[in-house]
Amino acid sequence: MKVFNTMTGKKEDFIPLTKGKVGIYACGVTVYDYCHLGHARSAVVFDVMHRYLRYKGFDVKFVKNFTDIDDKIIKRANEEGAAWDTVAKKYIDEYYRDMDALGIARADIEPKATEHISEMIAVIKTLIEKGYAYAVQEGENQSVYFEVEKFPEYSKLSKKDINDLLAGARVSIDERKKSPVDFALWKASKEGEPWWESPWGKGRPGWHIECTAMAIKHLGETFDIHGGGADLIFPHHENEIAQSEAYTGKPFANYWMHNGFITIDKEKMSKSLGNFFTIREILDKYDAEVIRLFLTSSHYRSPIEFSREQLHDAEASLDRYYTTVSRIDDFLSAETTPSKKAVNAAEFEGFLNKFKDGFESAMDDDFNTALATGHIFELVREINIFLDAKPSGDEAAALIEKAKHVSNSVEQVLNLFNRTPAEWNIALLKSKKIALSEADIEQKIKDRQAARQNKDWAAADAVRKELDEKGIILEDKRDGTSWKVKI
RNA sequence: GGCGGCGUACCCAAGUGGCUAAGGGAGAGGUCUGCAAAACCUCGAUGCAGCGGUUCGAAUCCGCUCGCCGCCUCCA
Repeated sequence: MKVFNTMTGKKEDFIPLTKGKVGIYACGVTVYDYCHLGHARSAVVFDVMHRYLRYKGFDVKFVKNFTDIDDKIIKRANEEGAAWDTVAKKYIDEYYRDMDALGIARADIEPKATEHISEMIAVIKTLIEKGYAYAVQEGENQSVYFEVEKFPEYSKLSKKDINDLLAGARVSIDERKKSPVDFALWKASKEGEPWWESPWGKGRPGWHIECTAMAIKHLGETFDIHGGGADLIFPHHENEIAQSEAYTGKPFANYWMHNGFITIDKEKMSKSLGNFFTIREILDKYDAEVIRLFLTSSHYRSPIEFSREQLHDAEASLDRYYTTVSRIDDFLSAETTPSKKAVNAAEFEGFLNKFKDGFESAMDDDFNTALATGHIFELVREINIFLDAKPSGDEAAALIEKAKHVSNSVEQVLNLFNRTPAEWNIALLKSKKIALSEADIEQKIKDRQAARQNKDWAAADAVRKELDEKGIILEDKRDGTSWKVKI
């Protein structure tokens, strides 16, 4: 298995620290607002990684945190006139609502920063003792900063030149810090701000220290994979490395993995630019599975341009998949003539036998979900070709069962393609806001069937036209008429 | 300015040294059908931003040029 490591800038063989086990830490969200599509991407990417590693038989321990105390949460609390922890709790709940909809499995451990204050304080104390950090008086309390100069390997992840950082006008000058690049481990609390008791008086943790404390607590001083969005590379992950490695004297994570951005008009989707769509805004118009396929049909490191066309394409792809599943179901439930041999069985079986290898080698190559989904649609085509040849008999049925089985592995890893065609179409009814129930449609089909029996084609066509105008397509098959939502 | 990335058909998107450049969407023609729909078949980049170079061989490696983006400040 190969994974791209941001630290080396190369794809490397993935060798876990302990054979058969993988520890992953993914930076989660700061809970001060609804999640947008960018958060969804990161969540889906690491969800798929973690599912695939499990599928490969690794004993995976997946940790994903919540930053539940920070400046933005405090700011939002003041705006809403609520307590900071009420705000945090609210957006954690909203986070789960969105992520559950998107089929994101819970991580094994989902720690919150505020539940690890004592661990953070312990790390900070040691960093001061080791001479990597210093406390500065601020009113009655003290703040603690990490002294970047004391950690010579600083910027090894983001490959920045410290001098450039120092020279850059964007680094804010803060008189309290020895150097502008030093960053806060502990912030003295100001009037009206939440605080915890510490050796430096009342204060709260800086942003980066939580990940160090929580990753080390739950995964150990060195673990396998640390990930997050590419925008976390600097300064967040760089600072985590500095404080963690200064603290333990050991490498922090062996592989650093970062997902690319979602863009709109080629620009990064972000809160500050205001060009974002929240997950729930999109869920209002598109089914969650559509979003998931949209996100997995590009490689995780590439930028993805968001557009309605893209979502439509993903929707059409899914519909193609479920239409084929529907054909499979029809085939398996139909009467078969046991004597007849399957037509092109050998070729089809050969394809099925190779399928799993193809899928796995795609995923083994740095989680290439785009290629993996490509393989799925090749499978769809092969199934359709096989069914078009009108096979019958036990051998054919066994092959189709095998095809279903073979695609199960993929469904489980991508958490995609795992509904029934009926569930898919009912979901489409909802996302396309079609005001017809299943029963309404079935009734129309019955009416039309009666007309067809009488060869009253005009009446039959009128029913079809009526449904078509509402977005429902009818398909006449041998054993009856089925319906589907127009994409 | 520093560092990093990207540019593959009408759109999206795999492929990073060697069999016919995956897959999806859109399009054209055909088979099937009461008519449709779906599905399948055929067509569709002699070509991978441009120009040079390395190589028996390059979309893939190297150099230059053009265009676009990201990080350098909170950010998934």
